[in-house]
Amino acid sequence: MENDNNILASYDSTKIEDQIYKFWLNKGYFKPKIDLTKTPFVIIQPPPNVTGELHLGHAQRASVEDALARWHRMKGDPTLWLPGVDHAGIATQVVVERELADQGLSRHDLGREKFIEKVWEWVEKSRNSIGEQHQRLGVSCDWSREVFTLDNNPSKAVRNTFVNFYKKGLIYRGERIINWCPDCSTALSDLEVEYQESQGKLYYISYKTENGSSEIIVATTRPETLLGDTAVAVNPDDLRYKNLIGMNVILPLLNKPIPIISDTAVDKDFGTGALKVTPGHSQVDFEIGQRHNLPIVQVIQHDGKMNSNAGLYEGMDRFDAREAIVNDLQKENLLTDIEDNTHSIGHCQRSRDIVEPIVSKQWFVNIEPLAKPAIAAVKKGEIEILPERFKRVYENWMENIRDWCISRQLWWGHRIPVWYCDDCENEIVEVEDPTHCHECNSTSLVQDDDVLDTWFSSGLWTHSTLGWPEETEDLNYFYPTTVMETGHDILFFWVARMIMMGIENMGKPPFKTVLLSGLIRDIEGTKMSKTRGNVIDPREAILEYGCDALRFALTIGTAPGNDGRLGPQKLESGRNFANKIWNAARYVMLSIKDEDDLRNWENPEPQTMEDRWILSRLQKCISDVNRLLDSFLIGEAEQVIYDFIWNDYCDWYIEVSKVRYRNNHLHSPSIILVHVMEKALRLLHPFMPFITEEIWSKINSTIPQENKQPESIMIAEYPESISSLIDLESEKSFGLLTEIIRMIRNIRAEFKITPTQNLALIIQQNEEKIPFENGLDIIKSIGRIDPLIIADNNSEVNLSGSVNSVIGDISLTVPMENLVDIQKETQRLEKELSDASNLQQNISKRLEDTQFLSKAPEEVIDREREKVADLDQRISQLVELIKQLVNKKMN
RNA sequence: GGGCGAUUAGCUCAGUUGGCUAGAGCACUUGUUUUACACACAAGGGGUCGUAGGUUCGAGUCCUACAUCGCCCA
Repeated sequence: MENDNNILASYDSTKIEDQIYKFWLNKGYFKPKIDLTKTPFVIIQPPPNVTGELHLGHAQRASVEDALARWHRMKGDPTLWLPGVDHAGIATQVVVERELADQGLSRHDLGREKFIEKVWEWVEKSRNSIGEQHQRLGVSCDWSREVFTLDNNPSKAVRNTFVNFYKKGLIYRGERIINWCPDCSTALSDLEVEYQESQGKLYYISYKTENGSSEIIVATTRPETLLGDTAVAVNPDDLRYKNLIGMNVILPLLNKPIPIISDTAVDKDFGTGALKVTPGHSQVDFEIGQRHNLPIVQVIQHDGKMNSNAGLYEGMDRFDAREAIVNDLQKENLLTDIEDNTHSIGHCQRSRDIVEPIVSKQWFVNIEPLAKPAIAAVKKGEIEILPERFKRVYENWMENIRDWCISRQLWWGHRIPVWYCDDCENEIVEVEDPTHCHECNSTSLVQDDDVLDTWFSSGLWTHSTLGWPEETEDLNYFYPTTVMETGHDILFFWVARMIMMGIENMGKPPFKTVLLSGLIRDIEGTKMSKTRGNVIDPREAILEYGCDALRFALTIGTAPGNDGRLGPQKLESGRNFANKIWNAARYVMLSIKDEDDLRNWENPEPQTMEDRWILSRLQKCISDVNRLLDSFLIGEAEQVIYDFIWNDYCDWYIEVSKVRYRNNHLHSPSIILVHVMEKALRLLHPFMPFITEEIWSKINSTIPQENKQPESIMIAEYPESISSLIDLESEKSFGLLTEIIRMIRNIRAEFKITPTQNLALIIQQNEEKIPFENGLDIIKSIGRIDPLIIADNNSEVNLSGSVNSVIGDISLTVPMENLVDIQKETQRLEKELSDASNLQQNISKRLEDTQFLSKAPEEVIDREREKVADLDQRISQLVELIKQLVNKKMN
């Protein structure tokens, strides 16, 4: 941003992030340009709840989505990342109701209209908050296209879909058994019920036969529902009860006769094998009831209390009623046993209240016709789900899918567009509010009270955000979208429904790839939750470590779909990396000399082995990163960049460049330093957008701009690997060089030689030429070697008290002035020799194996041959060294 | 009960169609103010890749069984 030459010694993220974000926003870089000749890259953001506060899940998803968006944008694809906000039906309603409660009011005191007004007031205040929090993460969303689920257009999309579905018979109203949350006092879909194992009791209750001759004992976990029993069922194969089928038993407490029926759904091995059937309050029983035309008796009402069908128990809470009924059964000697029993109980996802199955009139989506093409789209590979194992999870669920209850007894949300005529009971379903009944012309119409499940509107999100049902330019260009990135916990809730509704409305699946991310857990691996107090607030993490560090920590080394852990160490390591780059850049900028010719920095000619080496490594890094990103392996791509910058560039190239500056080398390393740094910054930009922008602009202000660089790194081109720069020979030579230096350092550490003390080094080699020209200077300087002697392989070198080593076909001797025991040194080398020959023999054996030779691929065989050749050279050098040492000893 | 997954260095995890003499970060040990960086540098220790079989020229990678843990669905 600023072209000051004051480069601080360490990176301070807080100083720059805000202003860089504003700069990007003002420049309009986040807005795609529609170009019909190009295929766009499109991500629709999973809309966070309007009630939401930024948490690590948001931050992680945003990091991944932003990385993909920035990468594609830099590759030149018209890139749309479209943000949104969800009205979050019940969550928002609860927030506002709580505020009202503080004033001693309920929503019913206000009435529907006034209450909705209140909610809107609250929403207007909060609507931008979650988006603004996302901006702190540096996300490159097109905010001009941000959509709220209750905005005009998405609302229109909801109405159109409802009406279309209704007319096609894909939506119907019916009396079914549904999940009811007494606390929220609304119906829920199957998905909104969470099952939890809990310790309960199994009650054994005697039902006497009508003729008094016999009894049948049923086992139940819910004795209070007995009042609604309309049959007792046994398995038809159960010999114990065979002759009782068809008889009546007397329902305890109520003393009314109910039949004994047989149904294969009854598990012979559970309890006594006899099941009390309560079609009004159990999903399984309801289905049995349907098959046998049993009456439905509801005994628990919407507030969780017993109703008038419960006789004496009317008005009691369902759990109090259980106690009372157990007592009364005991009194009548009808309770034969009570056992401990663990079973799973459904809880409301939101309120945690125990869900009550209740028969109720609700709106449903007839899901099977929608599911079929949605299954096919994934099976045929039109939609790819990553990680792949979720494909099976998806198919499994979709193939056993049940109708979706979409009506909610709430006020906040998309109201169901159905009107009932007061006079003729006609049902009118229309996009526009009707003014009169089409059957009887009455104007006395009442709209359905209920609103739709929030996920109904979310299911349309991939196209309603782009303008559907209008045929907009955006819709034509950006649909189908490219990637849907979201948590695997909402695969069914959201992803599956988007696929079904997208195909139905648009005729095409809504996206090509579903990328599912895991959960961010704390460092112990437990789920983060406010009540546990183990939450890391991303906003605090940004302040402390920097946004780039947070993004990096959240994504590096993670595989798609796997849960990740985040703790302070990981954040520190992200911050340290940022600081490392900062300082590398600082080194580069402070090293550039006036006389350096940087004119061709974008395409520099490598002058030395290490130049060719770093350029070659850079190409490898670039091609790996692009390949990994193509497969959505973001965490690994980051690892590759991290390793390149830290290990290759900083630890080696920069260190070697210091030698060249110090020696006033004929060729200044500046141009290569600049070139590689600039490419590395662009590679890293999608993951660490702020620091890369900051350094990039600083560097650009100090180097020649012949081809006029773009104003921002985020619109610069993403690097493409140049294969002609891959140079395996220099990689091998440089590898030798680093090994030699490591060996010298190793000796220093082992013998505790102060770094300032020079060591002598004698190099011997079979071939005449050392495979690098100025490598010797580098060894001398970095290894602090003086003198460095190149000796003929056959020449006699004084090995007394020296340390010896063989690297490739070079043998190295460091005279140690009798610090080293010849005997021990000989033994050490013999150990190395035996290791080498063992390995050599293993590989040779493999190379003699005709099976291996005929079946293994050519390149594997070549690699093995090369290994043997290298080992042979090493072995012969080791043998030679040992021979000389042994001679020495004998002398 | 059905399904999916995990088990690799002290900890957290990579390891893409089988070719590895198994990697990284953090932690650990030792040394270093060598002027880009101590948020650093250098050197080092540490793994029979959960167990047992099998397929294969070759298995951390594929198959089977078992053990432990986790998630989803009913």
